Amino acid sequence: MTTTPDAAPDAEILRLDRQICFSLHAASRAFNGVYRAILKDLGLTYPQYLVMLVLWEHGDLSVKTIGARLRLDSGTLSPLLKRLEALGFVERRRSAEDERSVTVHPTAAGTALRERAALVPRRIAAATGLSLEEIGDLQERLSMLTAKLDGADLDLDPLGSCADPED
Amino acid sequence: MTTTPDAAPDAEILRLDRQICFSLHAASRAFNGVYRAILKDLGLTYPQYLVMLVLWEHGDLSVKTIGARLRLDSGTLSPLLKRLEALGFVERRRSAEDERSVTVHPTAAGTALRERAALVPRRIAAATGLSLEEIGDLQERLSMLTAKLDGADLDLDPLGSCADPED
DNA sequence: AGCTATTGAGTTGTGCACAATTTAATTGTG
DNA sequence: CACAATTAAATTGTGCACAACTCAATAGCT
Repeated sequence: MTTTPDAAPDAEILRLDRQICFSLHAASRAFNGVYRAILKDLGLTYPQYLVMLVLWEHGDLSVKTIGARLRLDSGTLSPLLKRLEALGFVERRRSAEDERSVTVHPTAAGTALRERAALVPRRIAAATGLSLEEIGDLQERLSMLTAKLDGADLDLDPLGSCADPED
Repeated sequence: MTTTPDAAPDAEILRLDRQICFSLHAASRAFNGVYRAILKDLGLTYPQYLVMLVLWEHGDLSVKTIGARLRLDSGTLSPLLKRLEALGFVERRRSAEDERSVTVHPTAAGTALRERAALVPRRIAAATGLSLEEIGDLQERLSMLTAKLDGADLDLDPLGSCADPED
């Protein structure tokens, strides 16, 4: 009841957007919640677990490299890594060659954690009720979507050129 | 190289988990980023937009009802609604019948915002490069997944019964 | 009526995300 | 060599998510 002659009415489109927004938001939080519950045993949060995963996979890494892999900036990583250090799972050391860089490496406790973490994926799979294939499929879709979103030039349409095309 | 004889080795499973974790996390953040950029024009954050969407759709709602619809608790909503009120988009008023309840209703400015918000979904669709159908499909998958995750009894397996089935 | 239990918002504290800024180290260039 | 530009972390400030708790109002029960 706003304008819009032939196309879907605004109210309809906004309703759809609400569904999409909400689904994404809710799914993200639901996953976070499941990981939180499962990771509580390990004493890790979800982002901390992500950091440990890349460290287990690649060994010592600089803050910059971790950030590049997880697409997290220092504003997020610096305090997170301090907490991981306080928990005794990693150590941070200024690099000798380049004093700007900080190298993060897992401690013995951090490495030991990997054994227990091996159980996490199975529990996640059980919680989702999805097969590994289905999970892989979802993951692929999400990756493609993320790539598009990250690459999207939002300046295409600064709310002006696209403004009221039907008005 | 940890244990695991016939099944996928732990390292492999953890690598897969890293991919899934990361994809979800990254997708969620990428979407958030796109919405953030688009909503900046309206002066809203992504969760604030979600709240306005349900208010536009249903009119005045109690904090409790908004929370039920968006699955957000008062710890998140109370400060968020205060900010929306400070922005002049909603008003909060203690209900007369039940003094515990607070009713939130859009102001004139909040209602006016709806017109401008009508452009948001199209811009999102453009950024994703997906058709409305594809978006709908993704949304449906995510909703089902969320339902499963929210309903999942994580106590099934408190990291003990499932522990080292192959060890 | 009187008392307990429950309910709806709000508050507090922790952690993450992100923008913007700061600091120190390094690189590049004249 | 000196100086400007760049780079890597860290810091600051805002907002969201969630757990745990408080507080006042209501509902339910005897």
